[in-house]
Amino acid sequence: MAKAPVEAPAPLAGAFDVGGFRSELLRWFNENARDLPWRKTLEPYHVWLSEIMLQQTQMDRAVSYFERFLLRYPDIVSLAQAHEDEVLKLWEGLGYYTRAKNLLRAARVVLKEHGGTFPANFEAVRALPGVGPYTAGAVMSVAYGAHRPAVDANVERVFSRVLDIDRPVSAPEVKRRILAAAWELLPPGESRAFNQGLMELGALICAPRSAECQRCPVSRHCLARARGTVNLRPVPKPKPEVVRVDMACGILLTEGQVFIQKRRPNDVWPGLWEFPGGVLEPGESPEEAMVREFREETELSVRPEGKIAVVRTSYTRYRITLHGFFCRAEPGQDPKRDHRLHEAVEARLVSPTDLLTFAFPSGHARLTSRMLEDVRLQTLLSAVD
DNA sequence: TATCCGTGGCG
DNA sequence: TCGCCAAGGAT
Repeated sequence: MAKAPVEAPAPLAGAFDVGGFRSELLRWFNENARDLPWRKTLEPYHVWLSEIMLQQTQMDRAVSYFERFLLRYPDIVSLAQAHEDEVLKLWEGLGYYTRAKNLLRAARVVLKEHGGTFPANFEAVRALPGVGPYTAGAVMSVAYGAHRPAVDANVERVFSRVLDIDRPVSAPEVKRRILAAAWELLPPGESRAFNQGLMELGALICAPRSAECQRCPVSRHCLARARGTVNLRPVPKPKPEVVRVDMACGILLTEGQVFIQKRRPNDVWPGLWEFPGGVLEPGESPEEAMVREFREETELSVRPEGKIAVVRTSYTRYRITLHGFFCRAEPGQDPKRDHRLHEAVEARLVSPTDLLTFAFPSGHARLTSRMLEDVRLQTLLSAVD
């Protein structure tokens, strides 16, 4: 006997007022949509760029990057012709740099395979590097009005409350249920406003810590609101333990120039530039670690010439204290010719002011500005090795 | 499927 | 100072 087909659980209860939810959300969004730069047009390139920049990034931070980016690359063809270093420089400080690399790759795909016109069907958009299910749905619905849901963390939070889901939204089954609810609620012909409305609601009203239910246009549909569990939703996912790390790096000065190296493509901070350095070993001083790391990464022997600054930075679960030093090559070496790279794909000697044209991870960028302000810099630069 | 990728703001 | 993030995708 054949197995009985597994019935997909109806995401919404039978009594759920789908029509009311749709019209109340659409009305609210129509009256409360923020005036954002990427909402000025429905140009697919603008919508796509904004969605990539907004991945894991707060809206306020993305706005200035978006405007600068469009000034430099007004259309996809100009972006496709760009150099990766320049794209990364425009992305500097925004984080998740693979996004920028994939953006450039995708622009080149659009140029070669779609004649420079952004594709207008879901599968082609989804196939672009850096475009996942959320971004494909968002671009298709916002740029073209396609009947596709766009479920991001905002929408997951909204539904975790509307449906009063008592498990972390990271669970695949919960994600499936929320996606199904998003499909069921999606109003034919109005996906553009509806998807943006859900996200806007999550950003402005149904916020992570401070849900303002008294201002919420759909609170009468919200199960968590009825049960008094709003502040318990979404159920948080257990977080990995924070790891504290001390690092040290050396800014090597030679003949008025500074040594930098470019990080490998598949590592942390892919394609960004940095000063050689690394993690302190147990019992090691920052100076000792800097000298050791410099030798391991470049085969150059250096000696410290004074501390520049200590900057704090972090990524994912790491909290980093970065010690920055001036340093100088030991006699008998020419940094330009004698380096052998082990942790980088390229090295350069550049003048201190030219450092500002290279993209650095945040910690190294702040160290750079501290160095440029340092009164000892000119003396050290002009000194003979 | 769990983990990895950044960052600056906020209470 | 510190914990907790905030509009995902790739592997």
